[in-house]
Amino acid sequence: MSELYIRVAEDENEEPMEIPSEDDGTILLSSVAAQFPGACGLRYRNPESQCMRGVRLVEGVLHAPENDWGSLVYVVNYPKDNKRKMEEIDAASAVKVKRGFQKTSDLIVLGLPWKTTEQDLKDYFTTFGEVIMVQVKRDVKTGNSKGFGFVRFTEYETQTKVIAQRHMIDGRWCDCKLPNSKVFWAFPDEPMRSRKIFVGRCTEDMTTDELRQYFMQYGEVTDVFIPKPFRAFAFVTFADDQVAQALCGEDLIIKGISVHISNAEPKHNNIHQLFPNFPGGSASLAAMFDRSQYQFPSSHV
DNA sequence: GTTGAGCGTT
Repeated sequence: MSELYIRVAEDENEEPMEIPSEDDGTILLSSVAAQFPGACGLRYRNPESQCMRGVRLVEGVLHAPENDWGSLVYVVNYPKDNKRKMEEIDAASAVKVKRGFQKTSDLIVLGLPWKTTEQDLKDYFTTFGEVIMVQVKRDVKTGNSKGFGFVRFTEYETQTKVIAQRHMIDGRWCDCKLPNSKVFWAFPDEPMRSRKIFVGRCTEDMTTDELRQYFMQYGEVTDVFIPKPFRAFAFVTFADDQVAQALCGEDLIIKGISVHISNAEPKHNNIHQLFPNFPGGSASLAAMFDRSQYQFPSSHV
């Protein structure tokens, strides 16, 4: 089948971007979210009624109205919670943005093939934006890659985009995340509630992509983890803790199966394991945690 | 079969 693209924009008057469809003519919500992080659906203006209409969304798959996408421009939907949250954050972050708060940080790149070099990393990540630094971590004695590395971009926008998607590097899927050493500091004045949910009663045929596509309808998904070998559960992390908390206790139907959602319990909560190199030593870190309202950042939990 | 990999010699 010939490749079909539909035109999608953040606003009716904005420059649209072309998003690829699947072989069956549907569009994956994840394809939309790859360009518009946080997207939870699409809408369009019905030419007859001039009203906005929602595009049918079933488990992360968007279906063409009347089985034909036509030449309309589709507009991205974002979760209501995100919008409200964005407005709240806007006021607070306007100051930070002016101060250059949205500075980039090193991102850890996990799952690299052993053969991948720093030049390979640079070549790959430059396709997203200007790269300031790449590293492949190696065993000091043997020089063998440890299978992970770091990258840093000039633009914060590039960083956001890179974190939001998976990366095929030299034939392996890799993830880019804020490194553990940075997560704690990334949200200095937000109390840390859990952004991560436990998904019980999963079946073996549920893939990380399918879970991501399914949960995207509730809010921006930043991580999906399925333990291997199969253990009938998974973890899904949202960008927004309110989205995660709202789902806890629910039974949801995924691929016809009822799964149960609950809070993710802490993996380890040994702060010395998490921050072994805390400036001033781990005793001062422990004291700080005792006094603090913070819980562990969800990517540690 | 309901609680998870891996995190940086500076």
